[in-house]
Amino acid sequence: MLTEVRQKAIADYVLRNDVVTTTQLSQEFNVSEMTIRRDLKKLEEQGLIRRTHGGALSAGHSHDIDLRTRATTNHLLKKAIAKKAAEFMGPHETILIDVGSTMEALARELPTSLGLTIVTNGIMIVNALLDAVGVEVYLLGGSLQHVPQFLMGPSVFEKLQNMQADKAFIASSAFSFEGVVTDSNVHQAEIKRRMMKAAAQTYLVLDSSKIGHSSLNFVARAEDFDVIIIDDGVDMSALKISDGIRNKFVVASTHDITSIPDSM
Amino acid sequence: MLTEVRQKAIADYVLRNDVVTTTQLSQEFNVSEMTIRRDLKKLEEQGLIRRTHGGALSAGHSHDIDLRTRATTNHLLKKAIAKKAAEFMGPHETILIDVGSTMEALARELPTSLGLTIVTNGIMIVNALLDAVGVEVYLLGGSLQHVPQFLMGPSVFEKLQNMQADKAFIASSAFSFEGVVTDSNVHQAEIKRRMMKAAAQTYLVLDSSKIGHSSLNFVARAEDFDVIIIDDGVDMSALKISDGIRNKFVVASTHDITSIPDSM
DNA sequence: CTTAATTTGCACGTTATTGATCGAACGTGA
DNA sequence: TCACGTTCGATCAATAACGTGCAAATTAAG
Repeated sequence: MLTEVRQKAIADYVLRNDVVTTTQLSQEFNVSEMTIRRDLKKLEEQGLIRRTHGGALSAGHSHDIDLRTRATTNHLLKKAIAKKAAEFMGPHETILIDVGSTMEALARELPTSLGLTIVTNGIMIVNALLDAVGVEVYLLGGSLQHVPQFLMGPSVFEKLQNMQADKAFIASSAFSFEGVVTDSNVHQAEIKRRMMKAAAQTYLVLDSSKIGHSSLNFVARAEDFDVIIIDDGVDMSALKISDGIRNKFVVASTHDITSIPDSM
Repeated sequence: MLTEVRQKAIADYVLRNDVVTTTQLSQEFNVSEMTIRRDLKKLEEQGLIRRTHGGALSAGHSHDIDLRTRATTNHLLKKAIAKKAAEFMGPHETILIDVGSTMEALARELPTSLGLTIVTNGIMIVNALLDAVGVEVYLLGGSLQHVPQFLMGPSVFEKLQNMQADKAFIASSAFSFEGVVTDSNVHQAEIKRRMMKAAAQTYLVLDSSKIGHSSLNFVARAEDFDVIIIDDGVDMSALKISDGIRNKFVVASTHDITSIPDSM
């Protein structure tokens, strides 16, 4: 069998079987494992397969994308932003926290020694704080919405109306170049607005990937927030906003981040 | 099995089971616990899972269930009881569900085609129902209590007062030989009582290990319930109760359940 | 048929993965 | 709070897989 033909056949074989070992290929094509390795090396250079210790995987296999996409959704980026946001919290403050993955990261970064009281309508926020001793958590009850997961209903509004919090941390899933914050969910957009009303100070928290997008439901304008916390991937020159609003931006640095797990 | 494939398989396994122990994974994949730890470390760096002392949790559903209770208490027993309890639910009913591991099992066994509305103050219950399409969930909001995890406060009482549910499923952590239900938590004991008041029919759900124990806070007497659901490990002759109350007992069979070998 | 070029297989040093050990860290219950 | 049992992680040794160099085998060209 010609070399080139065999390599093509190996590529097909890997594609069909998704996962193969070097030994397996060696037996299948009656050549030494050394030859198989050389073949796999070539095929990998062509991008046809992906090598791994012990064998090879088909290049575009679903397993590759499947689980890994979730991991790469800026998990460390959100953590950096969350850490920066947590710095703004003072002792014994009552904090309103919005719904979203960045807010979940914020919940995990909360200082436990300040005696904070956290108020939220997000299930994920509460889950993140289940083990957080030293943090008082109040969950606004209501009907469970599944995507995204949060609680809504008149009792959420009532509670927020009768509440005076120190700070509200609002997540933004869409932030236009003109500085307009919108959200894809009409109910949570309304809850965000009420949270802002109920707090003395309002913080907008977002990562730079949200800039330049818009959703259906208006939440607020950039000038309605006291502080805007964002990562250092933001291109400030692209924003068509006044200098007064620019001064509200606080940039979280992502350079010194290591993948070392939590120290608590 | 290739290293990378195994790690992906572990990620999938964790995702499906929500909670796994290192020992469990070690046996499942026939590798040492040390290797499992190394795999889990990698997977955590990728953000695919969350590690805990003793094992790992799926990253998405971060319900921090105590690993030990899940691993040591007979989970399948609770499941059998839960399945029996679920049989009592009818179409479009509004159901109050109490807090506890058996109640969590009940939440996971709920029929999704009946159009049920579930009302609870338990975090674990909501977590169990996060993916339950077809089940309407209302969470009674309030302050988060950490052990056990539930929400309490005046708004819980208010909501229950203005509510008329079809059925209430109450968990019992202590059931004396005389048929007195008590609870270790004073707040949740009060919430149990109010749940019973708010429902047309009341169901007590417990496993036989709870019999013969008492806690500080009175909840109710056996005669206050319409139905008492228990597993077949109960020794009915040990109970000093009237025949009228005995007739309320419904025994869930665990006969066809293969029990998990306890590797302690 | 001869020779050069390429490919293959093998030996051997290098690297990766695994399992065992043991002190440290963690969580639990008294 | 303390002591106890369990789990964790750094380290080492063993095994398996890898890659380079070289010689043998095969193919292509003259």
